[in-house]
Amino acid sequence: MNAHTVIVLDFETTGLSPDNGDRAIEIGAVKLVNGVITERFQELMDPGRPINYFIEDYTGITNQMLSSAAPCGEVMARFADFIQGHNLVAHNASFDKRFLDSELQRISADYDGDFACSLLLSRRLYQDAPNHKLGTLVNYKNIESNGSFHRALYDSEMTAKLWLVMLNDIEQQTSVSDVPFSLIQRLSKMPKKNIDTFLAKL
DNA sequence: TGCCAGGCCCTCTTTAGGGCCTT
Repeated sequence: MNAHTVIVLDFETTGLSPDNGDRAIEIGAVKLVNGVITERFQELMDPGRPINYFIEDYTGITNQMLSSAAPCGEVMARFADFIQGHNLVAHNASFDKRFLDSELQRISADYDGDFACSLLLSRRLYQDAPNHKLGTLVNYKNIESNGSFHRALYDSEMTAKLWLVMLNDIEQQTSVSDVPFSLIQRLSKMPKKNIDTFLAKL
């Protein structure tokens, strides 16, 4: 596991729950190496059945676009190779992890990274933010954006930028110069009220 | 046909309920 590399990923899906039969329709991801995006991954995938109007409207991904896409299994096999050996980051990671686990299980593939969640971290670092939706946090931290949210690659890039801002803010508050992934995971589970005290001791 | 999540986190809590996030 390369400690200085993470994959920031985002799924677009047919709905909220793979346990209810929902499938992935797009995966987007960026590879962050020492704080720089070095690779991108973006593919639509055909879930094998039509998506509803809400999803077409929400994502801008249409049934016509998916009709020419490769099946989920083909895309996810390529994605499994892309993430091999790296830790993973997503905004509300529990959501993306459920779909990653579900889609990879269907093709008997696996991955070896751990997840960290930018939503859980932001709730601790930015307790005064209006809310902790990805788009709100991007505005709150003055991250440059053209507003094209709800597509997988764009959201993964914005999550990556937010991630780097959060790492930088942690470094500014502490004497830590290269924030370990394990520290992020620990911070993300800590009671919110303890965060400032904890960071002050680092 | 009709149903429709799950984890986190707060509080008027723990024998529970509801808002926040993700599509």
